[in-house]
Amino acid sequence: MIDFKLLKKSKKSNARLGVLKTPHGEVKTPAFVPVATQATVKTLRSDDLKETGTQLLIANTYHLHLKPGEKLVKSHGGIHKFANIDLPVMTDSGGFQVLSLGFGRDYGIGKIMKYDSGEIITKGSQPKLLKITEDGVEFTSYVDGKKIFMGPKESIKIQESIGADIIFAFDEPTVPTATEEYTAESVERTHRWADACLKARKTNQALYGITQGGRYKDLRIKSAKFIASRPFDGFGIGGEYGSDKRQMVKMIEWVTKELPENKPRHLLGVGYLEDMEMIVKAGVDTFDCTVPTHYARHGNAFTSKGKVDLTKTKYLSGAASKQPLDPECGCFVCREHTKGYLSHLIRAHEITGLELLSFHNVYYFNKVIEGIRKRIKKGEL
RNA sequence: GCACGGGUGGUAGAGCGGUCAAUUACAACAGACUGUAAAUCUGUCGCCUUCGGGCUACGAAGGUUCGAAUCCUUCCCCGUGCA
Repeated sequence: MIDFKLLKKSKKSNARLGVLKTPHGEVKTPAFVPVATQATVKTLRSDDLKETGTQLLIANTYHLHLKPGEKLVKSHGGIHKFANIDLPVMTDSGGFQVLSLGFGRDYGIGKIMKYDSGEIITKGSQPKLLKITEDGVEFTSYVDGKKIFMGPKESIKIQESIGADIIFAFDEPTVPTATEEYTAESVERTHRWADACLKARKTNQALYGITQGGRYKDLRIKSAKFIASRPFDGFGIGGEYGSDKRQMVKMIEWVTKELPENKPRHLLGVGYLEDMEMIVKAGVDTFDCTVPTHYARHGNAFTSKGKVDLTKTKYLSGAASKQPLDPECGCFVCREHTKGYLSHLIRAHEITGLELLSFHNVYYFNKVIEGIRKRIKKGEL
């Protein structure tokens, strides 16, 4: 079980300061949540995580179900023991894979539309590799092509075996090209799945319900009201946000306004550095994002002077190359290594480079959110 | 000296009469990435271009042919073997 204490509500915005107590420790909110899909934050060791200031992780039900299978995780005593992680952990339900392996994969789109391809997902459409039905989703495994069925009951059962502190209801996040009709039908199904998840759960793990509704205001509010009316321990905000980021913040606010104040809200899969302040001001307590680790493995570092692409030759030599990646950063990478060395490692495809950049980026994201917490405390935000 | 084998774009290395400015890989350059099928993906990669095309190119010089990176001759290099 979890316990959420609201310490302060901003007078300037919807920002909140809180503490989320879990069986594996406390989380000061707002908090950034690094993504540990396969029971690891890619390239980082479990003892690195605390050093980066990480307070909470999110792993993935679908991927752990495929590899190594929840039975194995359970036989090791659950995800904390299996991965030797002494931090609170969430598991995403596998709902995101309905998007990422479904229409997202078919049309190369995510939750924010970059350009209008002209493709529209209409009522009754199905993705190529999976089939969405009333009871759940039939996935085609990318490992061996086998059919894998996952619905609310299956997802909850798997998440109970994995044993995270916080689990999520199984949902269908819609894509920005979905019509209002498609989205409306999908939202209703996600609501039925939410109830099925509540009914299926047997453990005292915290269960978060997920609100959907896409970019349609009526649907967002309807979904938030529905999910808020159910006895969830917290709430996830998921799905797509159209094509405009300023609009995204409004959409999040439509939802947070409907959610009970005394329970935590988690924004699923949103958290570019430049998004953080906005989403916190919209009333979000925790949010996860793959960007710091993902970009790190592609050679990009986030610093107080902006994003640095270490694959560029200009960082390899010259006076600046002898400087730390970010002189204002206190992480061990910035204390002990130069930008030139990091650039060399990245350009030489040395795995150590990916590890060092991942460490720095996660540390940096955690520092930024820590700064945001301080500003809420001081009443500045 | 003789006998083989070979010299192709930044590199390695395909191609062995037309569909070749030349497969592919690497390097280089540019871009993408938001609940991770992601140490990934996309594009550019001889020069010029009004993006139709034009020009110069496969060691060098000649030649055969309607047409040559591809065939022939000579020369220059490199490798291996034998003197």
